Amino acid sequence: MEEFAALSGLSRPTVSKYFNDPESVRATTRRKIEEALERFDYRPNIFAINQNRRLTKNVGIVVPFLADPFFAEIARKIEALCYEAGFRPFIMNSHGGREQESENLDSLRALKPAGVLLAPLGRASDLGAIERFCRDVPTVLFDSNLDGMGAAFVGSDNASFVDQTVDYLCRSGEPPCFFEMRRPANPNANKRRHAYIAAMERHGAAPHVVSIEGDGWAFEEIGRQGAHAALSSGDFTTSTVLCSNDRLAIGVLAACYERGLRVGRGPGSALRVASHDDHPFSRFTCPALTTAAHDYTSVAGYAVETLLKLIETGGQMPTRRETLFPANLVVRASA
Amino acid sequence: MEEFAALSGLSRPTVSKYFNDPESVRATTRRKIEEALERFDYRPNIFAINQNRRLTKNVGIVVPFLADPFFAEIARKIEALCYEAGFRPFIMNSHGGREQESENLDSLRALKPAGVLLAPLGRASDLGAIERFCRDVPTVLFDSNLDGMGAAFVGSDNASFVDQTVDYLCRSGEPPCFFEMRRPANPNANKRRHAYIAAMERHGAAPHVVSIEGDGWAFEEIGRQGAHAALSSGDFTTSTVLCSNDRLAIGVLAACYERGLRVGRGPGSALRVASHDDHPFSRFTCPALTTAAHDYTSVAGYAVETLLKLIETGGQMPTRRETLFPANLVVRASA
DNA sequence: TTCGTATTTTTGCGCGCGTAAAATTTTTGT
DNA sequence: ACAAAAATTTTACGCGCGCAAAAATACGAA
Repeated sequence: MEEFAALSGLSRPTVSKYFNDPESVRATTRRKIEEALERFDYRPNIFAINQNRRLTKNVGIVVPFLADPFFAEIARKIEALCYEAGFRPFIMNSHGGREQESENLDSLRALKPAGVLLAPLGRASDLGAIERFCRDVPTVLFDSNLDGMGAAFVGSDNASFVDQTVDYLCRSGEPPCFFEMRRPANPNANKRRHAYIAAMERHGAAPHVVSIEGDGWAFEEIGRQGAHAALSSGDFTTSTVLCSNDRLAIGVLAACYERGLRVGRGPGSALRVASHDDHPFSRFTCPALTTAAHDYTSVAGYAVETLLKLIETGGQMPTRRETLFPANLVVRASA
Repeated sequence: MEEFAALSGLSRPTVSKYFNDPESVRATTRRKIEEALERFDYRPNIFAINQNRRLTKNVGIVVPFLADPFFAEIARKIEALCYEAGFRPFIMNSHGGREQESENLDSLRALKPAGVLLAPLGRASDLGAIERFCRDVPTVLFDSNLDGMGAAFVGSDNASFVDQTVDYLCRSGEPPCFFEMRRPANPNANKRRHAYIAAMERHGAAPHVVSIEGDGWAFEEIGRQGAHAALSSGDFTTSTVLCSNDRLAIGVLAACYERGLRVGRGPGSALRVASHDDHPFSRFTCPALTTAAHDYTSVAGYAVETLLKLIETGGQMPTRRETLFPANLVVRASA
């Protein structure tokens, strides 16, 4: 940078100032730099920058399971927004594991990020580790909330998801039973169950929850086996099944197909199946899945917006705000 | 580090040496450091390390489209292997775009990585940019090959995929026609088409390729629309369709379902559909997809192994080697 | 024109570490 | 037990830059 500054006829700190904010130097100075820049194509050393900056331009994005297209999709959107805002996003994948999540937080700490967007594992998270992290680093939680952690939470309104699917299913046929994992990894699942029970009572219908066994993140397989078990033992007390999430529903559809059960709302169909999330593949299941869609764009947008505001105010938020976006019902052929 | 060295009764460079390789200091010295380490939990500053090291421990992993579960899966495996080898993997996503891919390479260059594992976009890649990059940074290509670029290529043997599916389909029923995009993004697609034609000729059957329109990475939707078009116009001249890849096949299955066509090999089925890749979701399609599976583990393992060897030898390879792993046929219900 | 203020540029310093060469200690051979 | 060789530790220096304070310059009003 010393050389380059000399070549552009300025001192090094002036050039440094330019790279931190091109608007912060006089127009004539900027022109000098930009001319020299074209001729010598110099680029500042990232490591030296980050070592010396009080706050880096790094932003961490932590998702629980990147192989899940839902997280791949939202991570992609968030990444793009951070990039546009002039930050350097680092996507980290917890692989569904507690140790990996804690390790990710450690690695992030070393990157001295200006802020972090964290979608925690949920039940499997090391709450103590996350709380300590949030105390040190400005953090916005998204997707799943942990009580009081982080400076803010941005996510989807689980009640809105379930209300819309239950309303639709009740209006168009038999009230649904609810299909879920007995020990859901994600806190959203519990909220959805509660919302289901409340919604059914509002409709004057008797709620019925089918809880299946299974741990880990292989939801499709868990759903498939759970559906086989439920169908064999007659646990589905109605002809309408509302799944906690789309990945379970994909498993249910596979099980129904394997048993020759026709799914859909037409005549000749044995079962209606609906779900929540609008997983990127739910358009292509057979039949296509009726589901409640996340407002991906709003969640990603507001999460990033909140983090940027948090960074500007020096990592302090007057009060922890939880922002929830409602779902959009997507009616397809399955229910 | 100065302080910490004093606390452990040593000089700073000795401690530095320890962190670069704990084996490189005397046992007594190491014990001193490790005792102090427990009491004060000091950690070296990554930025300062990387700034001064001749070669960093960073490794870049570039994939064309991370929202595709196939790439999510293989990136995950590669990431884990790099991590175990003591490197710091950085996953970068080209989002299916030429500019993003070039930008990723630029960002990587700035990280001064010891090596890079690159799965290029293929047809959309900026070949000049990639070649320049490979000259500067030790690079191993994987998944899709670019002529002569990088120090080595590790991928799957497309001929093996197609040979096995074609053999199986011919043996068990009518020889297949081949369903693909007219302008595939990925060079593997072309190899698969050629392998299909050769395999059909070996079987004494007439090859028939159905090429559909569509650009981008929304393969399921492209496959769905293409299948509708082909079914309407009678382009499928046989009752057996071999898709170039699973994501197209998922679209074909959706189209068949929408038209009430039963897919499978049993009586009463109108169409057999098979494919290649063993996409993580192909187990859960309706019917489950018969496909040829990548040897994910071998490809990921050998790619990392090759890169580590390349790094050890200072980025030079006597000769560019291309290593291909054969497929495993996975027979499910669709064909 | 001149002075005062606001903006811009420069001076001087230090960040936290890697590394080559020098100094020291330990090991080996006799 | 002593010198030479090998292994280890220390000295000394620099990496490439951000940042605070000082100096210089630009701009507007009297």
